[in-house]
Amino acid sequence: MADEIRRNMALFPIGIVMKLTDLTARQIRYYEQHELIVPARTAGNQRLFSFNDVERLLEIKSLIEKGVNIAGIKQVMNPVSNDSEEATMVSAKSEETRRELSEQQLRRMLKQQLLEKKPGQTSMIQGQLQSYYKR
DNA sequence: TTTCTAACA
DNA sequence: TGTTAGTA
Repeated sequence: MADEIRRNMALFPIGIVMKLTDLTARQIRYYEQHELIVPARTAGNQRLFSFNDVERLLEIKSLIEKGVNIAGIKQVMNPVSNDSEEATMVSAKSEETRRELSEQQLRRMLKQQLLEKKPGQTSMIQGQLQSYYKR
């Protein structure tokens, strides 16, 4: 379990994360505002991201590309119970399970929004919904 | 030079 | 989201 410690060890500043994730600093900070990620801070209030944070951002990125909005991602992603080791071990153990679940939940969520006919969110993902259910 | 927050186009 | 301003 020394692995989880490393994965959650805050190492890189936003500049490196930008290159690693192909996201803009603006986006990364924006996602933080919406609590999709909770990077650590240096004494100088500088953000420090861990490998886990980067993976999380990549997940967020893929969801965004699928047309899911922030609210939707919040539903699919696990609540941010980050930091420390207890939460770390728990989340690390079910990491793979969580990903499979995310796919299922994603479809489920997309289907729900499609049926709900909520103008706001639905319109943003209809294109993607079609690729999921058009068959 | 890099990053941060806040705010406006 | 992009981008800019003024800092730390």
